[in-house]
Amino acid sequence: MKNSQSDATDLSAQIAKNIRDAIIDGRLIVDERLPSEAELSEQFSVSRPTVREALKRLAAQSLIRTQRGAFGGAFVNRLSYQEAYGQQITTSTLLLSMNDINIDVACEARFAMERACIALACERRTADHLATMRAEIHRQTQPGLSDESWCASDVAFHRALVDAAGNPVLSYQLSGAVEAMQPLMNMITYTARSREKIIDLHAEIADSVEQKQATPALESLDELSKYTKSLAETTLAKRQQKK
Amino acid sequence: MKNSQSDATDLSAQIAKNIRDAIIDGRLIVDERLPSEAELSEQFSVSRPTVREALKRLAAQSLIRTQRGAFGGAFVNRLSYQEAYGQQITTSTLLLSMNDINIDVACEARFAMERACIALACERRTADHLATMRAEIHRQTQPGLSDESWCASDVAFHRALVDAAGNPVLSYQLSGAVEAMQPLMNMITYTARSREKIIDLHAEIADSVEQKQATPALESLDELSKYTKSLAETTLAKRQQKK
DNA sequence: ATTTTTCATTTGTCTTACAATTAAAAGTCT
DNA sequence: AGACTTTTAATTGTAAGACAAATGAAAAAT
Repeated sequence: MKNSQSDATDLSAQIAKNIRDAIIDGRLIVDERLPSEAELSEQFSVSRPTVREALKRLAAQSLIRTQRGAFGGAFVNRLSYQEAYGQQITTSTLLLSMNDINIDVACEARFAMERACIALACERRTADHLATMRAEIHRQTQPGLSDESWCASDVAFHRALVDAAGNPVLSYQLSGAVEAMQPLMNMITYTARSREKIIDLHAEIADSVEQKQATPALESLDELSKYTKSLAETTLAKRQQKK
Repeated sequence: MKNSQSDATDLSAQIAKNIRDAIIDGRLIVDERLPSEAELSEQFSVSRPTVREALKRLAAQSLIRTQRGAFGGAFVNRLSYQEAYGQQITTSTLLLSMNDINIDVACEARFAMERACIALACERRTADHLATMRAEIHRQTQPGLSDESWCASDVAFHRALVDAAGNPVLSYQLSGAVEAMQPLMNMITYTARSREKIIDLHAEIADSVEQKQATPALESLDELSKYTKSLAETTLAKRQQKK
C-alpha cells in the first residue's frame, strides 16, 4: 500500500484515472482548462513525461484536447457525436474481430437492434433519409460492383435506416452494431442471385418506411435477417469443407 | 505535405494511428509482440518518449498491454467483453452528460433497444437471469432505500433483462445505453408511489419473461417506458418552475 | 487608433540517465 | 544428472533538463 490511489498500475495510468474521474463526475467541466503539465507534475509529484503520458491516455479517449502556446494547455473536451461514433465503431469492430464471434450471434444482435428502429423510422423518416436509402439501393444494382463496395453500400443503407428513426442517441448506439458487421459481412461471398434478393428486400423496406407501414417493414427486415444468416452459414460451411 | 501520414497532428498521434490501423486490419494479430520502444523509435525516427506517448494512447483503448522485463514489451491485446463494456459505458455516459441530451430522447433510445431483447429473453432466459431480476425487485421493495441505490438496482434489473437474451454482442451493445442512463435517472425524484408502480411493472416483466410470453412483457415494458418519460417530464417541469 | 514587435507561457520533442522487473542463461550444490 | 540459486541482458517505467514551435497578450512603434 503505497498511497491511497495505488494499484499495480503505472503512475501515468493512475493519474489518468484520477483526472478521468474528475471529468466524469463533474469536478472538471467542459472547456475547463487543466493545470499546465508543469503544475500537474508538481501536484502529483511525478515528472513531466509521466504527466504527458497520462494526458495522452485521456486524449486517446477524446476526454481532453490540447493546445500549444501561451494560454494554451489541456482542456476538457465536449465529446461530440462524431468522436463518440468513432470510438464506438473502433471498439465494436475490434471486439468482434478478436473474439471469433459467431457470425450468427452478431447478426442476431444487429437485426434485433435495427428492428427497434423501424417503428420510429416509419414515423419520422424525412425525404433525405429516403433519398439516401434509394441512392444506396441504386448503387447496389450497378453491375461490376466489388464485394467491398457492395458491403459498404449495404452498411450505408442500414445507417440511413437507423438515422431515419430521428433519435441521435439511438443512431450513436447502433453505429457500432452496424459498422462493425462490415468486416464480417465482407467474408461472405455474394452471388449475383443473392445480391438481387437482398436488393429486393432493401427496396421493400424503403417502400414500407416511405409509406409509414411498420408491419411490412418488420417482415422484410426479418426476412433479410434470415437470409443473411443463411448466407453466412453457407459460406462458413464451404470454408470448413475446404479444411 | 511532410510525409505520407502527416496531418497537423502530433507525432505520437500519428504513430498511434499507424499501429492502430495495423491492429484493426490484421497486420498485427492478438498476442503478437510489438517491437521494443527503442526499435519503434528508430523505425519512426522519433524519440522514445514520443513512442511511449503513442503506446499509452493505444493502452488507453485497451489495444495493447505492456509487460516489463526481458522478453517483455507491448503486446496486442485481445479486447475482452469486460474491457469493451467499460469503454462503451464511459463513452456513452460522457456523451449523454456533456451534450445536454433531452432525457426523453435518451429514454426512447434505451427502451427501444430493450424492446429488441424481449423476444429473445423470453426464449432463452435461464434460472440465473430470473433470480437476478427477482433479487433486484426485492431490493427495490426495501424501505429506506436511497435514491442512488434505487437507481443502481434499476440498472441491475435491466441489465439482467438484457443478459437474459443470451446474446453477448447484444449485451455489449446495450451496456452503454442502460448504464449511461443512470446519471440521468438519478436526477429524477422518485416518490414512494412512483417506486411502487415501477416495481409492479418490473414484476410484470419478470413474470412474463418467466412464462415466455413476449406480448405482455412488451406491453409492460412500453408502460414502463411511458411512465419513466412522464416522471422525467414532471421533474423537468418542476425544475424549470423554480427558475 | 492601428499595426507591428516583443515576450512570456505552454505544449511538443529529444537526449541521457537510472531504477525496476523479468525470464533466460549460467553457475553451483547435492 | 538434476534441482536450486545467482547472474545477466533486455525491456519498460520514471526522472531531469534542454530546446523548438506555437500562440496570445502586452508593449512598442507607426
